Amino acid sequence: MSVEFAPVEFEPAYRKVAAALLGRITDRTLSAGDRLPPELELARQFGVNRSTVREALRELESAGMLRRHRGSKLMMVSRPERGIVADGVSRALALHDVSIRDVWEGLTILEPPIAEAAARHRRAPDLAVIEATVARAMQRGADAAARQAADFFHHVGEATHNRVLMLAHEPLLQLLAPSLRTIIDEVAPARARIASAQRRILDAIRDGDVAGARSWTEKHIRDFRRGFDLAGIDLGHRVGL
Amino acid sequence: MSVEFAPVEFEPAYRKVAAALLGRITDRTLSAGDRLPPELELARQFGVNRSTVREALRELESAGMLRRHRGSKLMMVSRPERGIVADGVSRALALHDVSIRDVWEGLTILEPPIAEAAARHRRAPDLAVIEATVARAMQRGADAAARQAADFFHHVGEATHNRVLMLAHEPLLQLLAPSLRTIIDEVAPARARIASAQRRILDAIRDGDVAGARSWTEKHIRDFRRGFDLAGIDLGHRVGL
DNA sequence: AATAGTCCGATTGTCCGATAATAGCACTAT
DNA sequence: ATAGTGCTATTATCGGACAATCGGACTATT
Repeated sequence: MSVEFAPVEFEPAYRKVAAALLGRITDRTLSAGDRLPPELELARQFGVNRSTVREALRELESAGMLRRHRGSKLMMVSRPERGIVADGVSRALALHDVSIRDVWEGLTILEPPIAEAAARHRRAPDLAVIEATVARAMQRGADAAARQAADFFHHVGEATHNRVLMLAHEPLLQLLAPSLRTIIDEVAPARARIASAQRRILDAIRDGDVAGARSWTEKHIRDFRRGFDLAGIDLGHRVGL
Repeated sequence: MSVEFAPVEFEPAYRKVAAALLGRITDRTLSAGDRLPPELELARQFGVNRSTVREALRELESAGMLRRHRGSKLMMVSRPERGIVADGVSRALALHDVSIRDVWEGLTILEPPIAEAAARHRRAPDLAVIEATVARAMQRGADAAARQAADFFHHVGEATHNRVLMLAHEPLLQLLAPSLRTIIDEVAPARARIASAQRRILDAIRDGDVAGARSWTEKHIRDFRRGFDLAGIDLGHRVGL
């Protein structure tokens, strides 16, 4: 007697339009660089109002799948930039009250193998970029120094030529930055230790010293842990943005 | 003589509104569960038209920061669900033509330490869930079996109680699933090998055997590599959704 | 010939007003 | 108490409007 009905699912038109557009992008009917038709034309094709189309466009735009050139009118299909995606992930993690320990643990896991992969796959231009970054170590402002430390990992990631790895550690770097800033501010020898660690890691990557890149990076990250303690940072505290 | 001017930056109102709302969410003035005022009220407060507010809302909604529960009218502030964030990351990676090798390399790096962390931090309920998943191994359909294999890693991730790790490997599991399906379809012994690997990893996690969890997982992932070869999957091929 | 000025159509950003559907709630009748 | 009823607030969607401006075409100036 008790028949069970599934709740009738209703999707607003703006979501359906967004899904349709997204489908065309993922199946490559629309590919990065293609220009989208004007809103009125889309409205005509989908048989909805222009406002509805616009709501759908905002959805895709905020996901980084659509963008417009600086001061251009028509929208272009685009692959989501790594930065945008990473921002979203960082925000999500921050809102979920991820702790500094969690982030640090993530880096402990990710960075050594990333450095190892970098030592294996780096090419000349990668080394130049990392080199330039390392040269910027010991910068004056604590802010700039923290950014530099994150940039170093960022560029080591690039040297792996593996987008999965690049994207995976990006949010962690963003979330670590504030604590890193505190460490650099509070712990006097931090700057020098970071600089010399970067130097060693860079050397290992340049020499294709896979094991060295890994183990120096391990030490480098472990050193952050000491930094947290010395700077009086509670590992259980949640990260911020 | 050649003065350089920065391009004058103009932000449309819908983006400013979205940014304002996002700011209130990230600074916790608005926190998850709070109900947003009605659109007209927001329009009044921001001094813009309701249509403009709606465009801003779509932006936040698609990022998972706003949602409405099933059949409710007012929007609720929400923390972005892991699934939504992971979907976005997967899409981005797929659109960037990430290769199967890249994803596999990511799993090689992530999963063993995750299993190790799980062995260290798992609690009773985690074990029960993994247990139930392992019991579902050797399922009939190749689709179901591939899903099960991904679920296993998913639940091992949960057992780490580290949201960073959980979120980090989720997109990789999503992207691996299709190839996994092919392997299970094409390689006869794959099912049994997966099942026994899961069994061993589960045992190690239950026993708190940190090293064992790690090394069995290493073997498990390495086995996938063999599976790709046997199934004739080109590692250089890009992953799909 | 190259550059600057002018004009025009297409397109977006934003607004206004309107309508149908419905979720939430108070109210009523049993 | 429970079921039915009706009202109000709110959303989804629409149609139309207007100013700003981008991309070109076309013209005038140097």
